[in-house]
Amino acid sequence: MARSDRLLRLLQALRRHRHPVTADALAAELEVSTRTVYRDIAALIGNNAPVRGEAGVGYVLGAGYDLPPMMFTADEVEAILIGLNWTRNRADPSLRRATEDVLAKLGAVLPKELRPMLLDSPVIAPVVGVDIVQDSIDVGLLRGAIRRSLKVSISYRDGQGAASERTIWPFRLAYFEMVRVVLAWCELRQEFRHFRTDRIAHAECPGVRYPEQRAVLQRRWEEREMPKYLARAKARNPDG
Amino acid sequence: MARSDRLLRLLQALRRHRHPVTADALAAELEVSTRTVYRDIAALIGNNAPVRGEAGVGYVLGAGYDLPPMMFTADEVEAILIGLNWTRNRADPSLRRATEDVLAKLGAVLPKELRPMLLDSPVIAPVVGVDIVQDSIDVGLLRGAIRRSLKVSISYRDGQGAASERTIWPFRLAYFEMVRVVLAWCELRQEFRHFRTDRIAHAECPGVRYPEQRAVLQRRWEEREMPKYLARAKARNPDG
DNA sequence: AGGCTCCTGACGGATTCTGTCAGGAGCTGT
DNA sequence: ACAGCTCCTGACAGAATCCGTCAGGAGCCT
Repeated sequence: MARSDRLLRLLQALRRHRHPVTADALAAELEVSTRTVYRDIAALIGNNAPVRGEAGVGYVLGAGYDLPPMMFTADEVEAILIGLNWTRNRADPSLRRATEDVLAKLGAVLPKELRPMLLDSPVIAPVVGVDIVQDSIDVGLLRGAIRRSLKVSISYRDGQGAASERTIWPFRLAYFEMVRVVLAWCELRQEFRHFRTDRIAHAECPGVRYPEQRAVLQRRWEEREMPKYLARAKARNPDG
Repeated sequence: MARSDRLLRLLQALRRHRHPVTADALAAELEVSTRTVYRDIAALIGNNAPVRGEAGVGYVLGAGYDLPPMMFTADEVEAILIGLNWTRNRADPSLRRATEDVLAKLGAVLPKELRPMLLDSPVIAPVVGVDIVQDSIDVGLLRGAIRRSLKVSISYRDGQGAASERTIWPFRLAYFEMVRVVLAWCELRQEFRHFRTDRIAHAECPGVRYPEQRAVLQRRWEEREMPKYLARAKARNPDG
């Protein structure tokens, strides 16, 4: 019995038992020592399996490891398809793969009668005539930093061509038709700033968390900065 | 990279590609030799995965593997969020509700650690400065007709202001930054035509199915009409 | 026919795995 | 407080597995 098979069987065993199972019982079922069971459980947890072990009790598998079957209406599938299609054309490599993985997972989870929609999609979001600006950095790094509330050091070249080095606290990434923009608190200016990702020549994430909650920065930005953007947009385009 | 992890990644890679994938491509993606890919494929098959390999072609994953896909990754949730956000701002009422329902269903399924992303989303698709053209008809009716391959009668007013009544066979709805466009076969002209939804003054769907498969119309359109659009876009915008 | 591709076998070095032993710490019921 | 159960970790050494390389066979497509 290869280890990879055993891990699957272990997962099945945990799924089967709603009530806590002891490592001993699992060891007996899988015909290995308890030590190996602990190692295997550790491997599952390393794979983000939500298995909780409590001393004196045993193991229970929580929800949220695999994707349960999902029921969507046709409208909902269309909404997802349009969005993923649009996103895919503006995505960094890992986000692009993510769009494809979502489709694949949906295909595996949707009821059969909805599955054909994924193949000959009734809706699309085409890019004809749009010059989507390409990035030179890996935007995936920025997304990761935002998710984890990490500082990022960037080399930026603004609209006038002036270069600068800054450390920013990124809290949101805005996807526009042609460009992506990082919203961040700028340590250099001590102000909110935004940075077009295509003008970032270099980005580095040393893994330092910034001392503020992402949601707080987002809310503060919406209160203080957003109105300015809206006003400026209104001035450019009065009937918008 | 442990083997058990790799097997899951291999499975997901097979799910992602609906066209045949070669062992070489899989080896590149998983960063192992092709020999190992063959071994891993054999392992999957040993686990009853319906993966078919044909010489000269590649591998395809058949339907009906009982191992459910893994939960969405953070990247995948971001891809969905960006897309839904963009779609919501351009959606007819029922599609708009659909975007919200998808979010709710997603929230019900996501594990705790990913759920905050739905609230303080790290990504957005804003509409500042974009004048999204509103429709006077219910685009939901068009979407429904496309899904069911039904004829639609429309009153159209073209770019020059000339009005006309037509019956069309709609097969696809294209979402652009500002407008939506129905792609259809036009009974009046006996040609492929496209219609901006905001220029459709009235639309009616008597419930008559058109005598052609949607996928066939789509494919034919892609072969015959799509190149024209691309060429026209290229002429307008040479560096696109 | 030629080019891809799947597929299998063998081999050896590197890596991983596994059981045993020992011990720490938390939970539960008495 | 205590005993009993359980999760959990570390070390170690022999066993097993894994993996890349090489070689070759067979099927599919143009």
